[in-house]
Amino acid sequence: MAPEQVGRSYHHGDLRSALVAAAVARVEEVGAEHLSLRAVAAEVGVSPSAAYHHFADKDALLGEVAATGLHMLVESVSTDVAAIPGDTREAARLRFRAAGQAYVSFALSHPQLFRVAFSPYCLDQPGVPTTDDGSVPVLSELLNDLVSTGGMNATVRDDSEDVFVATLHGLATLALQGMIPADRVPQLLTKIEQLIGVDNL
Amino acid sequence: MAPEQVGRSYHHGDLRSALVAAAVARVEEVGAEHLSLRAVAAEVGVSPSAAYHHFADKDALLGEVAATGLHMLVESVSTDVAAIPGDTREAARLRFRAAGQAYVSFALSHPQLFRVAFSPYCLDQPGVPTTDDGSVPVLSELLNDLVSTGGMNATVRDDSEDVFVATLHGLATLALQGMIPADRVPQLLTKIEQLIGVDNL
DNA sequence: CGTCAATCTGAACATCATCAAGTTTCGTGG
DNA sequence: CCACGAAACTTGATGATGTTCAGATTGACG
Repeated sequence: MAPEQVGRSYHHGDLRSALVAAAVARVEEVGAEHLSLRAVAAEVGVSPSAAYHHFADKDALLGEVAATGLHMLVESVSTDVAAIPGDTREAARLRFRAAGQAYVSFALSHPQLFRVAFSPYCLDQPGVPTTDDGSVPVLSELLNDLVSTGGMNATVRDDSEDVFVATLHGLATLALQGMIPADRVPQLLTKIEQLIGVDNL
Repeated sequence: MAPEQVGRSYHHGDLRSALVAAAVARVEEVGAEHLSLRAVAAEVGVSPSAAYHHFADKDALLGEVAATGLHMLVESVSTDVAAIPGDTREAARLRFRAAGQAYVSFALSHPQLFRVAFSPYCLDQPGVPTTDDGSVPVLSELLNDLVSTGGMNATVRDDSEDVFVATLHGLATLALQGMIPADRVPQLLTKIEQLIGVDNL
């Protein structure tokens, strides 16, 4: 028998992770606002009170879900960017574009997870990037990438980083909200690249 | 007739609006995720079930709160922009800047309301701008303004509109999330203006 | 092998959203 | 002016939810 199908006698081995995983799945289905602590516990096959040995309350569990969502977003962008090798300016430009597409794609394909990742639940969450260590680290490296290959002037990098992230994030959010047509997103991504200064600064 | 000073006997003049108003106030205090339908009803001085004669369920009430929040945002931006008269290019540039500041200011001073305005509660809500009639109407007029005064090239207006809105919205959201320092916002707003092309296109 | 702390259960409690049935009020037509 | 029907609101109840806590179960470690 596989080790995952243990006798589930009394102790669950790693209940905390199991609860988070189940909660993530549940949030993707019904949204954070309709998550039931009891339903999550039932899905894992455990009593509702068991969760309180690993999380202070339901909000703490949702905080963990939020942090997980953020990490999945970063991972997703990171993977797509890393799939484009090369240190030429053209490669850097392609990475730039891939990052934008990956960011928006993740938002549109995991709407509920994306939302909770930027909800109050993610505030005061340990391990979540805040002001200090710079919003989304992957994008920061991306711009360094562009600078080193000559695709961007280093002096404008500092401001451009935040502006780029903000634009991407706003684009994703508004598309999710139906306030920007999803089919215009690629066109707008191109526009952003031009404005930020890829290839012409 | 003064409908506000009613005897409050049995019928409550305009319960629907009163419930929305109380819900808005409550949401600003505790956030949408911790809103209690019963607490709202109690604040208005009415039984919990009374709400169900005006809203299908709690989510419908929150939808109304979300729509109200959006309208307050638009109103706030609109007011600040209208406070700057004149049809010179400089006036248009100042309006542009005022709009950006008002947008971010509203988000930071009414965080919970701003959040719920861009939450799933606002989807399928009658009277809220979607893809068809263009996200936030005020900003659309702003760009027309810039074009007519020569502050922006008309040919780039269409794309720039969505990009500008997206950047503003992303900036506000990330600042709210603590992922962009609030004190860098003015600097970034200036940067956005430069990128979008005010004064140099 | 026995003890202990960590883990999980079971049964409770308060609160919540929601609804069916009854009560009060308002407007309207006779 | 009044009865009557519809709309607005209340009462009381139901089931689900978050949360707590005393106790049962377990694995680890001396």
